[in-house]
Amino acid sequence: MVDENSGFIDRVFYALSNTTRRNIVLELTKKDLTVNELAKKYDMTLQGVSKHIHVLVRSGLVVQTKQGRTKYCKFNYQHLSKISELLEQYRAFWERRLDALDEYFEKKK
Amino acid sequence: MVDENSGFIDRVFYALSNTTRRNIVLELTKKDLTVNELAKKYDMTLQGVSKHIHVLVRSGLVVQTKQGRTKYCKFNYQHLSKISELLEQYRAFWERRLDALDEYFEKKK
DNA sequence: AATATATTAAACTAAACGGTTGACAATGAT
DNA sequence: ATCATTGTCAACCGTTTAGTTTAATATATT
Repeated sequence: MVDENSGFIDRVFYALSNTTRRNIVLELTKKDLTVNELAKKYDMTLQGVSKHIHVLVRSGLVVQTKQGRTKYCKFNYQHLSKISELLEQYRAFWERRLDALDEYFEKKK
Repeated sequence: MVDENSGFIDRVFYALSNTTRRNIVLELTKKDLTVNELAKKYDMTLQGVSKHIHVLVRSGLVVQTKQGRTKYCKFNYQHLSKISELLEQYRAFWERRLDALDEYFEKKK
C-alpha cells in the first residue's frame, strides 16, 4: 500500500537502527571520509567499522569511491529523503484520523 | 550530538525495519485493533504476530490497553514524530552542505 | 625488492532474530 | 461446571548480527 519496494525500506531502517551507523551517517552529511578516518572515531576495530559501513552501503545510504588505496565514503541523501517521506505518510494518516475525530465531535455538539 | 537518547531511537528504527511491523503500524494509524484482529491479516501464527506487536510496544510506537480478555493496540504517533524530526535534522545538515557548495561556486564566478 | 598503509575476507563467538510448537492462564459463553 | 476464545510464555530451530582475531590483497613509499 504505502509499502511497495519494502526490501529497500527494511534495509534503510535497519541501517539506521544502530547508534554507530547513525553517527557515521551524520559525519558523512558533513564531510566525505575514508574508512580509516571514520574508524578512528570509534572505540572499535577498523574491521568492525568497515562492516558497519558495508551495512550502510547495502542500504544505499552511503556510496563509496575508490581513490588509490583509500576509499571515500559519501552520504547519499536521496535515500534518506524517501524514508523521510514515508514517515510523513504515516504521520499524515494519523493526522487525517485526528481530523476525522474532531469532525465527529463537532457534529455531536 | 543530534543523537542523545539513542536507545529509544535504536528501538524505533529497528521496529520499523520489518515489513510486517510497518504494516501493523499502518493498520493502527487507521484503526485500533486487537491482537487477534491483527493476527488474522498475516500469514503467520498468532504468537508470531504477538511478538512483532511486542517489539512495537517496546519501541513505544504502539500502546496496549486490556479490555476484558482482549487487548487493544493503538498507534502512538508522538514517537514517530520524533523520528521524523530526527530524519529532518539529517536532511537539514545535508542541505546546508549543498548550500555551502552553491555559495562556493557563486564566489568562484 | 622490501616494507608500510588502506581495506577487505574468512573464521569464529556470543547474542539476537523470526518463526514455530506446545502449554498455560484468564476471561466469556453455554 | 464445561468449553471456547484471547493472549502470553517458554523452549526450540535455523539464520543473522556485532564484534573479534588472523590472514590476504592492493596500492604507496623507500
